[in-house]
Amino acid sequence: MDETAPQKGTVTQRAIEQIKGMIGEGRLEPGQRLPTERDLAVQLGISRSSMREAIRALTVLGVLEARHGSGIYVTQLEAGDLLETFGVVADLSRGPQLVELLEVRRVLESTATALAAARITPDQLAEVEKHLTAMNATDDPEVILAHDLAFHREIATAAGNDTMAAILEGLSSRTFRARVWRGYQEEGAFERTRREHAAIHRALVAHDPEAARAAAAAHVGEVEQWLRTQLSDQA
Amino acid sequence: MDETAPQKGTVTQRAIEQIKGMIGEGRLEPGQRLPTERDLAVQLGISRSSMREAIRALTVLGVLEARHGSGIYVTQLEAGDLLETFGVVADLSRGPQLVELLEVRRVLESTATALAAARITPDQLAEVEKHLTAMNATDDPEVILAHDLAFHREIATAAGNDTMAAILEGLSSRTFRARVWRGYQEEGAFERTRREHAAIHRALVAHDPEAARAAAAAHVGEVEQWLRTQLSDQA
DNA sequence: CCGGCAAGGTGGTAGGACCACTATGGCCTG
DNA sequence: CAGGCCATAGTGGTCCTACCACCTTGCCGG
Repeated sequence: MDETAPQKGTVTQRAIEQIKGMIGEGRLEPGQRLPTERDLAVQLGISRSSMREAIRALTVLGVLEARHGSGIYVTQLEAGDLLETFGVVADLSRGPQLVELLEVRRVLESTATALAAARITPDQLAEVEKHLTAMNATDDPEVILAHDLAFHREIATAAGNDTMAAILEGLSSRTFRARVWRGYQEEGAFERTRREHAAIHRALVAHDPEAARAAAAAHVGEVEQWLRTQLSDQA
Repeated sequence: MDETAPQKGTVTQRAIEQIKGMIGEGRLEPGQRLPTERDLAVQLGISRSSMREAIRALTVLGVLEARHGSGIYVTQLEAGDLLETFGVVADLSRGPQLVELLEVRRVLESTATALAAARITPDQLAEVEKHLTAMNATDDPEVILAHDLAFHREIATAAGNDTMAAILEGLSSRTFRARVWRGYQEEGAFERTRREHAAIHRALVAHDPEAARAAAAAHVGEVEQWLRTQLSDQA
């Protein structure tokens, strides 16, 4: 009796689980090259088509990386690799879910900013300042948005928790912010945003975690409240 | 000149983006049925194989759902659908990344517990108590783990932010907790865990958000610190 | 009127053929 | 002898066709 195939779900799903299992058990190390699609298909007793679907699935999840002409490799399995898909959530969420996402972001961003205030190095602080001044030196919404993103990304990095930074990155994905910011900034929120960023910066310079936490929470909270009113007005 | 195909990346990747775009633009509503694989392939000018890979990718991301013999449907795009993949991160993370994940969980869990303390209803509180007593009534680690999960899940639900609850669900996935808890509980941490759960419960009954926040943070922090020492000992 | 059965439609699997890209090694040139 | 070029084999990417498993629908007979 060959019981290698418990017959649960589709063969592709099984293949996904098996490869995931191999990585989980340490039989496949980060960065390691996998057998070819053809060999893998034979090993698991499925067709190449199904195996390709499994590989594609693990690729979009950030677990595997396929290099055309070279082979299939396990990613480094770092936070950035695995949490890239988090952006999809932000991009496809709508209505009340956007508020919930901003609430999560408020919690994490304020924590990250507080941590950054305690740990940030002079070099990192200089980088933050660079984006702050660049942001204040233009009126082009696109440029402002780019530096705004970089500003918060730098702070998240300084917090020292790559996983948290990766999640925040996803919660601030370009399309997500573009959708929300668009309306927000149309109401002349530029000045307020500048003040809030300045407050965050001051707290970082002073290495004052509590002030940083409060400033960041207020910053995200502003947008959150605005979005809340927008949604209730529509209803 | 037909410029529908900007020729960037693989055709499958393009198909993924296009379908995602259709949903983002509202051309595909949650729950709606898509054309058949064969028709979709024709529409986007690619082969059925490539289209299937794209569909499979969006399926594992929780965006689409394929029902054998019936058709392909857009999910409700709720937090639970889209954040299911978050568990993969927890399952494949190792070493320092586990600590970072626990740090994120500590932040979110403490916030969720605080929110729950303010909002929890008598019914929900009764449910929490059910799992608490069930947890204390046995010594079977498996049963304890199951009720432990349910205990925190109920609290996260009571917090009223489904997105946050879904993320916490992923951060507490069975395999993740099994891996960490295994060693943790072996050191006779049962009693301590019970006391911490009792403290969280007391704060919920008292509707005291600050106490709830502190209790939850301490609860997760305990495990976090234990894991930290484990990792430094190995080094 | 209702239950069951048959046919068509749909996703799931398989296998083959060919294309596009990469890497490697030997060969030719300077 | 050293260096760069190029043929070649190997790999993922794409396409096609055929068939299977499952669901849905609607017709047919009781």
